[in-house]
Amino acid sequence: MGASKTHHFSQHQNTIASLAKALAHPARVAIIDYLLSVDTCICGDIVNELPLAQPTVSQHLRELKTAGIIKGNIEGNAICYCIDENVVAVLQAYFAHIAQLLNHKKTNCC
Amino acid sequence: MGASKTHHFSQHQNTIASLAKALAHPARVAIIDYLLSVDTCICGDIVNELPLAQPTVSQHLRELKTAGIIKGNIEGNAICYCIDENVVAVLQAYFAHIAQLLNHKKTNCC
DNA sequence: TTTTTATATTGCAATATTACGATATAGATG
DNA sequence: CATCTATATCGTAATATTGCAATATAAAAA
Repeated sequence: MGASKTHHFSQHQNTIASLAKALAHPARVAIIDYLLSVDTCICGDIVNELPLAQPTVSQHLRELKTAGIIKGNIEGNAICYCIDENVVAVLQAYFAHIAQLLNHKKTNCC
Repeated sequence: MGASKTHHFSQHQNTIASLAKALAHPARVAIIDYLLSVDTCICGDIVNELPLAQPTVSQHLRELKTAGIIKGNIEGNAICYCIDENVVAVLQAYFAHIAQLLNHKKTNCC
């Protein structure tokens, strides 16, 4: 086979996995970095900031948008993409939760 | 083509992408969940906790270990895997940093 | 030592991802 | 309207991931 058995896992597990998957490529992390660095949503020149062809960047943007990490609209012949703060909050809470549990852990054999 | 152009991106971007990739499958998120729930490193029965065959679970464990998210040793015919707290700290810091930048953002068009 | 038990590795089929050339789309500009 | 500019989509090749049966490995138990 080869298809992911996503339906065997909880909704939260699938949510985290889906968000992680969206960030599982350095180009998409670079897109997030760039969106943060310009401190604005209007980012019509993302293509020039990345070492990838325009269709590839467009594809990565779509994956980020499908995962819900960025939200955006088309404005004329430019785009307007921004990071969705709520999704960042979900991920931040997830890792904070893990860190907290690990802090309170008793056993530690490794 | 199809090969990832990882060398075109920064080390930090590749690190984040690599860690995200390790969590980009619900089975691996479920493994993390389980490791946290048992509050111990000794987890010889992970296979029974997942709806996947033993070789598949072993493969997911190896991917988590290769990415550095879990560390572990073999102890007899059992295994001893634990979450690496340092890696969790890296991810927690990353998303906290993003959240902070978004909080201080001036423009907000989306 | 043989068997049992538990995990790792190999090999392979099915599917998904990555990248980009070619082309389509759509608003802005002349 | 024709052209320019910027992004999206299509089609396709190369590569990576996913899952498991079969098999290997290795310590514990009989």
